[in-house]
Amino acid sequence: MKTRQELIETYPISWSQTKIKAFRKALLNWYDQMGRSLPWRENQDPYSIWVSEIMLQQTQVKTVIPYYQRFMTTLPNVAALAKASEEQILSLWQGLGYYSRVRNMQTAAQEIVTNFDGQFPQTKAELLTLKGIGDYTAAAIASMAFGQVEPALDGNLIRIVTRLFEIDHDVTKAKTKQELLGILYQLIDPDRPGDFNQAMMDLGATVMTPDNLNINASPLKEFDLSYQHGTAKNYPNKPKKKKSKSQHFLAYYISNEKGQWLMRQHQEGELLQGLWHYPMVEADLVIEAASQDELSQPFIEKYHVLEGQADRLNLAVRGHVKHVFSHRIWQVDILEGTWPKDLPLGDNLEWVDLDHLSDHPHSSLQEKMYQYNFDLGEE
DNA sequence: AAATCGGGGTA
DNA sequence: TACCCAGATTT
Repeated sequence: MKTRQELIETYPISWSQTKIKAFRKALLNWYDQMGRSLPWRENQDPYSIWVSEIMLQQTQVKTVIPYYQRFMTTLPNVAALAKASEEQILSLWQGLGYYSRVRNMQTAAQEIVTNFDGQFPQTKAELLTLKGIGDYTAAAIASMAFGQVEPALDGNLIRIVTRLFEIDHDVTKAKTKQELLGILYQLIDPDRPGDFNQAMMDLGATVMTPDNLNINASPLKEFDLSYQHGTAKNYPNKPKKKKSKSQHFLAYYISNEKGQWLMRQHQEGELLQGLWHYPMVEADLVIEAASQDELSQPFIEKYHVLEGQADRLNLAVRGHVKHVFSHRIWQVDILEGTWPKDLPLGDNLEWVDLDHLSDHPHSSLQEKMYQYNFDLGEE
């Protein structure tokens, strides 16, 4: 990673100091009038900013706000987060996705307590040592909470800068990000670095959007080559994503006479680690390993809970749910069955009822599978 | 450098 | 559908 000075020398821009100052003024004047009012902007507390930045990774502002409010009320400071239970932090994150974010955040909270005496580190370099804080988030916290002159290069800034200078390099490449960072070190306002970053993000989110809807309202029009040439839609240059693979799963909705249902906690190495779902298994294993009337055989092998008892579950297909991840698609058949009273449970399996649902955080996929049952039940 | 990791909102 | 969203970590 090159230093700030090396980046500036490697990627100099042709603008005069006068033009650069005019750019900063146009941007910050717009921000002072049109900037969004958001919960985490009520103060400059680094913890508040940190929590919001982690939640906002690959997640839209509108989605984050209610999660942020609840998280800050429940775990209002670093010490509280460091001490919280796994169930609690996952429950606070339930439905938000990318669950390693909150696990990493708790690890970082513990690092702050032990390595930094409970005080938030103030430089980008120190922030980068914390788990879950990468180049963007380190710069965001350093600038917004501590006034450090560090550009926070997120998707908004990538889009704006590539348009301003008509940079057509592939923005998924590390070298292109270095180039954009070098340019931004020259543009960023040293007197208001945090506001500069947030102004750029607000502008990207509301005016200079991917679909380019309100480009005429941009305060940066006169600085924007893509606007002057009508080429904004070409930026940023990003290769197309590969199609995600579809996988077929079976989920087992199994109840007992107490009105409880069976759930299994996903283990390390599995998707949705730590979260609770109906026990699930890939249907391929079923096809390979069992005949048509022994659908539960792979379930037996995988979880060792039903050995020799497959025919006692009275399994029947109840419904189907589709769930889309960023990198794969799950088609899930739900099989319903009942549990023999004398059969013990295997590892990672528990009986759960409504009173204990909050102790068993689950994904949106599981939420859909619940909903499917409720919908059917009302018919 | 490329793959992994959620989920929701749009066109 | 396909793309985007205040990305970071692992392979």
